[in-house]
Amino acid sequence: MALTERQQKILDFIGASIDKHGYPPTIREIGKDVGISSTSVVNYHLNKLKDLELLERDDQISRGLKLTAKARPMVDAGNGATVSLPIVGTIQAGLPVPVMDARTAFETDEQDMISVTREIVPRGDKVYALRVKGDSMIDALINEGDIVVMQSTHTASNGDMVAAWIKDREETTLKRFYHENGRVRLQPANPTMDPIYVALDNLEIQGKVIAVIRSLN
Amino acid sequence: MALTERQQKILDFIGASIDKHGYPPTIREIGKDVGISSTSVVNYHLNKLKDLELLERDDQISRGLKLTAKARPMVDAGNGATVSLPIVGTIQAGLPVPVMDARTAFETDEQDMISVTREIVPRGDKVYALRVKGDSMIDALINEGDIVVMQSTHTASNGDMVAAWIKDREETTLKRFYHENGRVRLQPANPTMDPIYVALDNLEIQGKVIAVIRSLN
DNA sequence: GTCTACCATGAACACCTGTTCGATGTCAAG
DNA sequence: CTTGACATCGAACAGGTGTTCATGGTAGAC
Repeated sequence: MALTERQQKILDFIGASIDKHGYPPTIREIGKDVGISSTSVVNYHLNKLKDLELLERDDQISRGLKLTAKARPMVDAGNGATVSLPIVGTIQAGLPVPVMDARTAFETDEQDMISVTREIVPRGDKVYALRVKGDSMIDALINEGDIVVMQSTHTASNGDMVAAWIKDREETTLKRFYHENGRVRLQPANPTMDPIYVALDNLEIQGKVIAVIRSLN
Repeated sequence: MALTERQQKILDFIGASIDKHGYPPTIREIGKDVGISSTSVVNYHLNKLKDLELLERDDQISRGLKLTAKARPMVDAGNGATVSLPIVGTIQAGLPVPVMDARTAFETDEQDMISVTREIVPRGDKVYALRVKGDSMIDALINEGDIVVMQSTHTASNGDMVAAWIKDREETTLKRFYHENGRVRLQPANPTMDPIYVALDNLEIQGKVIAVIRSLN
C-alpha cells in the first residue's frame, strides 16, 4: 500500500521536526506545514498512518507521536545525526565482496541494517556494510563478526584502505593501497606483516573501507 | 558547580522520558516524578538547569526541552537512539587505562566526545571511550587510532573481553577472560596467537571492552 | 539579629492541544 | 444515478500546559 503525497509529507515533517527540535510536532504544527487548515484532517491522516503501522500515537498526550522502525527508511533523513546502512552480505578471503546495486539496496529488509552516527561514517552515499565471516582477515586487524563499512568505488588513492580482488590468487583482501613504480603495493594494517606487490591489471578494487565496527557483548 | 539531587533527578527523568517515549516530559510530568507538587518549582529548576547550559528550553512550547551535549554524559539514559561517550584518555600497553570517575566526566569538554548508536553500544552507564596509542595492541586486533569503548568494572565473566593490568609485568592488555582451574587464561582475539596464564591475584580488571570502532578517512 | 540565596507551595490565567461532530465535495464502482 | 470510501473544512469543548504571582520556610553569611 502506497502513501499519498500528503501522508508522505506528514511523515517527513514529523521526522524533520524530531530531528530539528528534539520532539515531535503538534497536530496544528503539522497542519500548518503540509497546508491543512483543520486539525481534524491532520488527526484523520495521523490515524491512517497509525493503521499502516508507520506511527505510534499516545492518546491525549501533546506531541505524542513516534515513528516506528518501519517508517524510518521512508522518511527524508535530512540532516540526521545517524546514517542507516544496509548490510548487503558477508566478506571473506575466498570470495569477491558483494556489490551494492540499486536492487540489493531495495531488497534489503530492516533486519539487515545498521545505523551509525555521522561522526563515524560522514558520507551516506553508496555506502554499505558487510559482516565479516571467518578469520581470514586478521592481517587487516579484522575478525569474525566485525562489521566493515565500505564505500563503493573502483578507484583508490594512495593510503586508502581498499577491498581488492587479486585475480590470479582468486582472493579478496583488505589492505592499504599504494600505487608506486607502475605496480601496486598492498600494505597490511598489521605493521608486523610485510606488504605484497601486484601488477595493476591483476587487481580489481571493489570498494574503500571507511570504518570497522566491532560490537562485543 | 555541582547539581543538587533534585536537579540531577530532573535531568535523569528528562533523559529517561525521551528515551522511553520519544519526546520530553511536560513540567507537570517532571513534578510528579521527582516529587514536586508545584509547577512553578519545576519551572524554577528548569531555568536553573538552563543557566547551567545543561538544558535548552523553547518558550511557550509544550515539552520544549532539549538536553545539551554537555548534559548528555551526566544523564542516566542517553538521548534516544544514540549514546554520547566521553573520550577520557588513551590506552597503551605500558600504562594502566584511565578510570572514569565523576570528576573526569565533568571536566570532559565537548570536543572529546564520540556518539554511537545504541545498536553498537546498548548501555550508557559507566561507559566511556579510549583512543588507542601505538601498535602494542595488535594482538587484540586493535591498532593506533582506534576507539575502544569500555564499561567500567572490576569483575568479569568468562568470555568477556577485558582490559586487564598484569601486576608483575606492569602491562595493560586486552584479552578474553576465562577463569579456569584457579588461574586465569587470557586469550588473544587473534586466533593464531597463544593464550597467557596468570594467577588471579596478579590481575586487576580495569574494564570490559564492549566495542571497537575504527574510522578511516 | 538581619539579610540573602535557595527551595517550596498553591492558585490563577491564558493559551495550547487533542478530540469530536456535522457538513461538504470528489471520484471510482456498482 | 446511487453508493460508499476518501478527503477536507470549520467550529466547539475539555483538559493539558507554560507562565506568573504572592507567600513562606530554611540555612548560611555578615
